[in-house]
Amino acid sequence: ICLPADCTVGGITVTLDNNSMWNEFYHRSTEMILTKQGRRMFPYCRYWITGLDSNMKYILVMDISPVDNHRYKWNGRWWEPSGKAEPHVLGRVFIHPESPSTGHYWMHQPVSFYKLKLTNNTLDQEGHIILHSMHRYLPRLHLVPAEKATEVIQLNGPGVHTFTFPQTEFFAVTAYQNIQITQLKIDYNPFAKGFRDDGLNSKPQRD
Amino acid sequence: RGKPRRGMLRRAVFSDVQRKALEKMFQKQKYISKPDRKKLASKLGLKDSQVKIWFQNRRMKWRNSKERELLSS
DNA sequence: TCTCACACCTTTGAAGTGG
DNA sequence: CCACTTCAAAGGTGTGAGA
Repeated sequence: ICLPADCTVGGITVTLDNNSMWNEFYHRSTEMILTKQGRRMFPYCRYWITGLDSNMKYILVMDISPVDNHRYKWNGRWWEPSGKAEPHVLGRVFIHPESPSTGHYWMHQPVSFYKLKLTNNTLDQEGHIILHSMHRYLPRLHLVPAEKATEVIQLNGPGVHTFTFPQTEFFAVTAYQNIQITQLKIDYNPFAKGFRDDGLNSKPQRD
Repeated sequence: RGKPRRGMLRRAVFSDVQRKALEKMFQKQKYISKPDRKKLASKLGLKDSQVKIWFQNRRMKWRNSKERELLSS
């Protein structure tokens, strides 16, 4: 019971590299922490790309878009709608630090967005992606041909391809709601190893 | 974000400006000549032995990441 | 609900040693 | 020069208190 790891648009195929982990979180409703100074996502998005023009240069951009127009609350068992959503803060994106690079470069290795950070600080100066707590979001990947990129990158411009994966959907929170999610994070995130009380953990996996 | 912090530490931490200049030079040439090394060192306020070691370590990092690329193809 | 200081980890990378 | 090691600094975890 896994959602497909592939997404094809206009001859370009993007594969969610760590699909199984995303699915494991997704089945329990993924939560991502927001902090004032910015928090990384875990799991983070790692893609494998094929079908690019090897010689052309691309800019890889990620943003996070609202799934719907609701605010949510955790009732102890599941997430349920609870009122209307705050207006989404537009214009915050994460440009992959290796951009721009050739199609050959992007296709030669998986592309990781582990440095992307989320914040709930609407006055953030660090350029992190601004989200609202207790709202539902979906990460998006945009492939922008570098030659067509202007000073302000147009994500809906010509030649731009956008990819999404339903299993990467998450609820933004300020503190974890579902204990199962907390446990998954502790089990898989190497930075949280200090909280693994089971000395012989059966999931020594990597991000 | 980077400061030229200095103290009595066993391990120096180079500033962002220093690292960027070293990185820029590395992109141009994986091996640095002795006169170039001395020039770059004084420009960045580093001992030229530090620049030498940096290039040495940087080449190692470059090789190890380059070898991973070969596995995929 | 949210924020902040911890304690506890990892990753990073300059410097050390030997070949 | 390379290979490998050494070992603190830098920085990412969830916690649990107190707003």
